[in-house]
Amino acid sequence: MTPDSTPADVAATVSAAEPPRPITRRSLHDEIVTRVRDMIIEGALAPGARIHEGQLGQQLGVSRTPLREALKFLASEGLIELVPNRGAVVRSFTPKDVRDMLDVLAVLESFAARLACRNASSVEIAEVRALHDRMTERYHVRDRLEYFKLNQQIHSAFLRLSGNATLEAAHAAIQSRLKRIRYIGNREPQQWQDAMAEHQAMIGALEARDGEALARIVTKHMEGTWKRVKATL
Amino acid sequence: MTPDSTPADVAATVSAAEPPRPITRRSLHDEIVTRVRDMIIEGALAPGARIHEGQLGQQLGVSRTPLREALKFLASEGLIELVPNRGAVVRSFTPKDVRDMLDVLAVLESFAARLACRNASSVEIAEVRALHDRMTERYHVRDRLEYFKLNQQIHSAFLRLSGNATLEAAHAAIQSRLKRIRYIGNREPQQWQDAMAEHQAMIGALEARDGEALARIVTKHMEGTWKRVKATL
DNA sequence: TGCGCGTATACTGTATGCAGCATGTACGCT
DNA sequence: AGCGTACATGCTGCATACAGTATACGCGCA
Repeated sequence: MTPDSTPADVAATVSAAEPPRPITRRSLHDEIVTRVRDMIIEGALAPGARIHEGQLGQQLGVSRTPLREALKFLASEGLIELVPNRGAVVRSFTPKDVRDMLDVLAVLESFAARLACRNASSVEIAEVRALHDRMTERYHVRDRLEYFKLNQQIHSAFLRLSGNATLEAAHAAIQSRLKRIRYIGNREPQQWQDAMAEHQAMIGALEARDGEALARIVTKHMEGTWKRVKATL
Repeated sequence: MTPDSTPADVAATVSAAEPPRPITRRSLHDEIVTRVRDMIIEGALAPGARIHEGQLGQQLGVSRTPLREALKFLASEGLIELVPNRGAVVRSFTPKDVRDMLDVLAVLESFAARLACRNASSVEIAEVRALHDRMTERYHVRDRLEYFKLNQQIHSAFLRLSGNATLEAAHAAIQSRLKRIRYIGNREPQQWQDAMAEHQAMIGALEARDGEALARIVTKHMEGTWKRVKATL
C-alpha cells in the first residue's frame, strides 16, 4: 500500500472502524529531542551539567550528528545553553528566572482564559472537565506522577481552547522549562491540597464561561505555584 | 595575548580608554543562523520556498552539517518548518496567524509596559527617548529603512526595561517572525503618520511612568499595526 | 615551594561519504 | 488513450573522519 492511499483503499483492507491515520514515522531528530528533554526534566541531566556529545550519543545509540542537531533545537527552546567550543550545558535557573517565567505564564494564561471562555465549544470544555475529574481521582489516591501529568495536560488543553496557536506555543516553550521545578514542588500535602482547590475553581469558571474570573484565578494559581516552589530553589 | 588576559594586561598594551572587551569570535553557527534569518526577513527566501541544503550551503560557503544545525535552530524559532525526508521550507503565515501573533505581542508588551514604568531607571528611559528622537528625525526625512530599524530597536529596548529576560525572549521570538510583514506595511504616508503619532504617545507615557496608560497605548498600537498590515496579507 | 610554560589529551566544530526515501519519467498493460 | 508501475535521479538523514580549540598535567625555573 502506498503512503498516500485514499480512505477508500484502507476501508477495503482493514476494518471500517479504524481511521486511515498515517503511519507515524518519528524521525530520529524528534526522538532524540524528546528523549533528551525528558532526561533533563527527570533530572538524569542535572542543571549545570555539561553534555558530553560522544558519551550521550553512545548512550542513546546514535551518532553525534543527529544528537548535535537535537541539541541546537533544545538550545533554541532555552533548555540548554551552547558555549562555543565547549559544548552544551543544561541550563540552570536562578530564583528570579523562575519568578520571571511564572509571571509571563500568568500573563499568557490570563489571556488564554479570556479567549477560551469566548471561543471554546461546550464539547471542548467538557473534555477539560473530564481531564479534571481524572486528576481529582488521582489526587484522592495520592498518585502524584499521574496527577502531575494530567495537570500538565489540563494546562495545555486550556491553552489550546484559546484557539491562538502562537499563544499556545509560547506558553509551551516556557512551561517545558519549568516542568522539572514544578514537579519538585507540590510535595507538602497542604500545598497539594491548595493547588487542587485552585484547579477546582478554574474548571468552575471555565464552565461558567466567566473569562475575567478565570483570568484572576489562573494569576492567583501562578502566585500559588511560586509559593510552592520558591523554597526548593 | 591569551584570551583570558586580565584587565591589567590589556591596560598595559592598549589605550586605557578601551574597555577589555573580549574578542568576539562569532561561531559559524551564529553566523549562519543570522544570515539565513536575514535572508528570510529580506525576502531572499520567500515563504513556502523549499530550502535546498546543498545549494544554500554552497551559496554561504559552508558544508551541509553546520547549515543543517542552523536550520534546526531556526525551526525551533518558528521561522521555518521541517518536513521529514523532504527538508526545510520557509514558513508562511495565514492572516489569522499574523493576527494571533499580534495579539500575543500586545499582551506581552502591555505587561512589559507596566514593569518598565516601575523598574526602569531614568537613564534607561532617556536612552529610549534618544532612540525615539533619532527615529522621529528619520521619519521627517522619510528614511524608511532606518526608521524601521530604530522602531525595532525601540521595541526591543522597551522590553529590556521590563527586567524580565523570559518576557524579552518570548517577545523577540515572535517579533522576528513578523519582521518581514511589518516592514512591508507602513507604506502609505497616512499609515506611517499614524504609527508615528502612536510612538509619540508611547514615549510620553513612559517618561511619565504611567504604566496603565502605556499598556493601553501599546495595545492600541498593535491594533493599528494590524490595520496597517492586514491588507498586504 | 610556587609559578609559568609547554605539551598531551580529549572534546567540540566541520567536512565528506554513503544509505534511504521521495519524486518525476518512461514504459507496458488494459 | 489512460492508468498503473518500475526505474532513475536527486535530495535528505545519518555516520564517520579529520581539524581546531580548551583544558589538565607535568616539568623546569625562580
